[in-house]
Amino acid sequence: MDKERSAQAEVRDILRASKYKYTRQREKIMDVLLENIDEHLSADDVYNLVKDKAPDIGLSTVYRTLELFQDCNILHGIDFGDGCKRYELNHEIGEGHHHHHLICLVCGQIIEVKDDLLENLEKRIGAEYNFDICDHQLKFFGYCEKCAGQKSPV
Amino acid sequence: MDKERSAQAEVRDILRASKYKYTRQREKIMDVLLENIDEHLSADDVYNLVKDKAPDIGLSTVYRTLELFQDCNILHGIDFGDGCKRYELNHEIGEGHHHHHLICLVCGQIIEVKDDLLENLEKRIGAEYNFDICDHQLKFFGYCEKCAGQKSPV
DNA sequence: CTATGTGCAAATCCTTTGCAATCCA
DNA sequence: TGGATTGCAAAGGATTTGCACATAG
Repeated sequence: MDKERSAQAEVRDILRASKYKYTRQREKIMDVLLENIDEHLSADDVYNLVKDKAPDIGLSTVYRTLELFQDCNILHGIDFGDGCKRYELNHEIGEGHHHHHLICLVCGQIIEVKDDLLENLEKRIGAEYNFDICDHQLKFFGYCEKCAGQKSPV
Repeated sequence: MDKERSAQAEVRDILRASKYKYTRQREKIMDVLLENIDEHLSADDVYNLVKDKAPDIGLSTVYRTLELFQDCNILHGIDFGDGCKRYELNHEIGEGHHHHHLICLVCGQIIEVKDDLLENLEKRIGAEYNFDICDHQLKFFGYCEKCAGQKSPV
């Protein structure tokens, strides 16, 4: 895939720019992230997926790499309240798009909302609080179509 | 304090309405939450604060109570990425107000933004996705006034 | 060649759970 | 009274760390 190819090159350059090495493991982990760009993978998810490509990889390498990628602004972590951190590629990488999440309080389903109408709000608030905003995260909580009847957590 | 008094009564009624008991421990925990309404306390923070009022309380009671309060919509948990869940009273309880957070990527400082201009967006998205939205959470990431120079995490 | 990165196992941290004793309604 | 709640200690799960070895540049 061309898109993945260039995303890999981009990541390699980002890492090298910060004097980090572009290792086999980091490449494979990036592969997994790109192949599952619509998912919200946990470190363990990534570990299980990447083991097919690099059976000798260690779980701690996955943790360390995800943290490194986060520091390099390649991805960011989100908490959906299920007890582990999940990751999402930043929109500059791959075919990403800025989006938000609808989280169903009953079934836990997460629906992505393609929308980025917060730019004005972001500017206004940044100016008002003298805060240099570079990203935002918006979560909506409520009840999905299916669960709209039964309003109590499982 | 009158405000705290009535907030306590409100909580007591909410609990009783769901057939939960209004115990001494739950009352003391609520005290702590009301006295620190501007903070984002973790379970451990609450535990340490409440030990002054009820030295015999157990950490698991704190965890269980915070979870119960969350189920009852008295408070909700937020993740600021520091490895533990933090809690915030809902705006219906106490003197709360709907607000968002500015999180500094360098010093980790959290600034509250009093603002609720998302109602229209909420309505629009709810309608578009047929999702019954009852709450939202918005976080802005960036650099605070002090840290604006040094753009790299500590 | 040498600093960086890795795998493994052990350690750590936060949170949950089992159970007997206790307490509220 | 009787079911809900609690405290304690132990278990659980996610993440981090120490260290000897491997590897990218």
